[in-house]
Amino acid sequence: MDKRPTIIDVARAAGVSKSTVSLVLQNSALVRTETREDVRKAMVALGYVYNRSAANLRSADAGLIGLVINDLRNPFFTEFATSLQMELSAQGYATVIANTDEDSALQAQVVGAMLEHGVSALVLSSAYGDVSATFDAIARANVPTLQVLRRAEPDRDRFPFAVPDYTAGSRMATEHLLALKARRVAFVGGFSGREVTDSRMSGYLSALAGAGLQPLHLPGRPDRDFGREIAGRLAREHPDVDAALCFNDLVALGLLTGCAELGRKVGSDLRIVGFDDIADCRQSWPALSSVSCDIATFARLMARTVLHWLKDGTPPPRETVTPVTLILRASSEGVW
Amino acid sequence: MDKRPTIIDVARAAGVSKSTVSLVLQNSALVRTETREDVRKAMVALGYVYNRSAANLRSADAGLIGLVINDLRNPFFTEFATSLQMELSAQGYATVIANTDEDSALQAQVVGAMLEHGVSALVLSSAYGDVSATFDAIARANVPTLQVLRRAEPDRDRFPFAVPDYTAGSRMATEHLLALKARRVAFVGGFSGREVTDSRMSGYLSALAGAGLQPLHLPGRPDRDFGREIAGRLAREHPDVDAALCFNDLVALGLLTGCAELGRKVGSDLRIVGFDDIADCRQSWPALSSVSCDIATFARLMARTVLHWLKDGTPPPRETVTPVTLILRASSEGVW
DNA sequence: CTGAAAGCGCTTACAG
DNA sequence: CTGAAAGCGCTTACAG
Repeated sequence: MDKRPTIIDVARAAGVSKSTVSLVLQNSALVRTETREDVRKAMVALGYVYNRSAANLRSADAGLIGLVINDLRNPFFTEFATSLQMELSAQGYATVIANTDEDSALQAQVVGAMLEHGVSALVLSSAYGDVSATFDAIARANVPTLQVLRRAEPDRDRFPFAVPDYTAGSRMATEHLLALKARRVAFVGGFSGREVTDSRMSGYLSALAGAGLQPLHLPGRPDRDFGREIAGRLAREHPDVDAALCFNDLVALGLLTGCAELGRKVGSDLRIVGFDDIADCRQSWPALSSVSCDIATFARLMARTVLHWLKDGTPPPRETVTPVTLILRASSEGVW
Repeated sequence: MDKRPTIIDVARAAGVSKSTVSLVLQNSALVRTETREDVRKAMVALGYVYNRSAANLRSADAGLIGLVINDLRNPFFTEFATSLQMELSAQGYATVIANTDEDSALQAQVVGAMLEHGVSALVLSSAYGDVSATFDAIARANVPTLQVLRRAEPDRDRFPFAVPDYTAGSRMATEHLLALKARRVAFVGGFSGREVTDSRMSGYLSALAGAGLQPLHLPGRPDRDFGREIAGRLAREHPDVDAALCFNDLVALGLLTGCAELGRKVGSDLRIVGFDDIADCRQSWPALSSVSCDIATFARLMARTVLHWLKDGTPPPRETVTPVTLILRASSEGVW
């Protein structure tokens, strides 16, 4: 295990000064083509590997972006994280990632670690709970931080926020169900009081109010298990419910499984719409209607937004809301 | 945006030298408790953030591990990556992650970027194809690298490899199907010639050979779409097939959907076993039998293995094979 | 226990 | 176009 060669070794091998090597590294136009070639050859010959940490010590941008996600195992967030990372990579930035499993204390810890590693910026989909430690640390380090998908810290002048238009999505979905003559539409999953649940419910509530109908919220964890459980309760306790808008696709897919188990016909007996349009929606049986947030595009936009902030110095708008679309499939339309 | 304070600022505020501050940072026993307290207070007062890059320049271990994954959107790899990252984080290491989308050229690029960032070690689930650029760069940089799940570079003395016991898993699954009187067992998905497909098929082949039966491989992409497509072909072209071992759970779940679509009864007409035991298996209808690699445990083991290598200096065994278990559910047993 | 000095691998003005 | 020198924020012997 010999030590890695440095620019000094390269300079010696190429017969130039280390300043010249540094200029070659930065593709400076100051260096003569011939000299540049010599230096390049020496690098290859020695197996030189650029040391960004050292470079970073003098200049600014480390080329590292921190990505902190509350639930990376959820396919919606997986798609977000993956698309964001790949866009950053295409722009020459590496991504340090951490899953917090909805634990705000763990979140404070991983954010602290990222700051020590000198991330140039952070993209944060926060855990719920007391996040003051997280945001205090970020504020101290003065690192540009974009809140996405969940607004945990209300100071959006300092921590701009971006989110798909959940309200419009749930309104469209509800109106779609009402147009199909649904007379009792339930909202399944999520917990009121939580930001995301509230905004996903608000369009539902306003659409029902517009039609003069009463809402029904069946709160619960945003996962398949809950969706499956609720199928029975829905059949037993709320036989009048003929349509369900779910908090997310996982709940909806679980509900689909639960209905299959009970022999309940989805799309006619019960119309179901999910939220997020994860890849699995196309492959369920029946296929699941869903509100698409086009999360891959959203992720790429976030990557470009944070890099622009970094380079330009001016923060993005305090709040960005991106459009959503309703994707209709058999689970709500009944056409298998 | 004022500059971040450094140990010099802290030293001045605490009335000590910067060496002392450095010792406090390292929890050295040399510093008097009282002095330590003074320094700590000064750090908090100034909002000091430790700069690891600078520290790394002098000492060795940067506390950064690179994780490169061929398909991060696949839940099997998502679970692996997330569990690995969380274990590394618990041990004080940050994770730089990159998805390569099965693109060996992109893989070489992201690995190069990670080496520039000074990762102390790499964990790599490689893309297929020409990976020489990837491994040449790693060899030049002399960074400990653990190959996982897929052996792309044959030199395992230099690049140790770890994988669950796919062969045993497919043998157990096949024997299970044969014990239930299946007479024609197909292997669905994957491509022969690929390492993972070959090892997942080998146990299947040997179990069939042991029973004096002929194998049938229906090759294809390892995703839900393919599984769904194949359901029709299976019914039309291979009506004698009464059991299917799938390359992975995604194929099996797609096949389940396809059978539902065709009205084919899974568990009796056709017994199905998947591979990987991703979380969705419990929630499908019928629930999917699968070979569990206990990937979360595997991931944590890999985290500890690579850190041990880093600290100890001695590489792990050239090949590690971890046990798998067969999880029986309704899709193969027919008990709904 | 604490301080002064050198050095990690780069970049950045500044000369020439 | 190229080189000599200082400095980025730390750690590490070495004195005291």
